Amino acid sequence: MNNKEKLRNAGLRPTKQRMIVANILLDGFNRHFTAENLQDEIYTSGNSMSIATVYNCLKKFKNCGLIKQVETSKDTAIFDTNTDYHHHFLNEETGELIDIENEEISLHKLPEIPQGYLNNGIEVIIKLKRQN
Amino acid sequence: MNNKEKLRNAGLRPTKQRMIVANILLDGFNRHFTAENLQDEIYTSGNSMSIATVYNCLKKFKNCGLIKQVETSKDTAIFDTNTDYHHHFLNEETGELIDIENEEISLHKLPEIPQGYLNNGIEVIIKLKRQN
DNA sequence: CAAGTAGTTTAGAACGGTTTTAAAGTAAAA
DNA sequence: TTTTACTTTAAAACCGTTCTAAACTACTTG
Repeated sequence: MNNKEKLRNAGLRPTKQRMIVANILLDGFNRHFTAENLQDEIYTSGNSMSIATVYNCLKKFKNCGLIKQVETSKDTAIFDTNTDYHHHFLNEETGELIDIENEEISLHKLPEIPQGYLNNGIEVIIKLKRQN
Repeated sequence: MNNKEKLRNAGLRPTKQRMIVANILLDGFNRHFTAENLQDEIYTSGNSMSIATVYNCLKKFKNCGLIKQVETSKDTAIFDTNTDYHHHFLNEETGELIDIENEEISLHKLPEIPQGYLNNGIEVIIKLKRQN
């Protein structure tokens, strides 16, 4: 399925700007990135886009599941093209994230979900500190 | 141990402002709160404090382990007076956090920590969605 | 206890990431 | 083709947080 179809399937109009973003993000390689990182890549690819559009686009992509946002308390939002269920190592000094595949971790016992709610995703973050 | 001693033990001068904060936060009841929440409580308690001092104080308290900061991608930093090892449910709609005690969850298999790094804490977040 | 000094508080300005605004532009529907 | 709904944009606004620099306070030393 090409990127235009992916956008349409997701219910998004394949505008010029969204296609530029899709061509960068949906290239089959997973990455963690900020809005600013993406805007830089857009420039590098010979295109340009206002930061408002970058944010709009990321919000839409996220809402329809084309990308994810990682739960970290960093001051900049970090997105992830890996939408499979997985977890992260977080280097707190640098902010760098490293994927932990689902098979590498297992939650043996889970708490009871509070009344009236559903489990809407579990995220495990293992914070890393440099040795010594 | 009284709050003055707690501050001294933590290596912090027990200033008037830090005592006001300690008296609110270290009352034996756990809570999740933002800087603004705390400033409101300070006013409610009949005191006042500049927002810069609230932030300075939270940073110091956090660095010496009197409180923790929760890993969430919300736009406002959320702090926790529960410094025991534990996890959280996160209601993504409201931002509300609910503690998950360590005994209620068990990580059975853990990934190998990358070369040169140490495990510096694991945080599990179970995102909640309202049923229906 | 007095004087010195190192650390703390403060108001207000600055900062940085993100969202809003409102007008111009574009994709899809009729 | 005209209309309609959606999208993009630059610029401003926003909002949580940090910085600045001056006033203040806790502690140390004599």
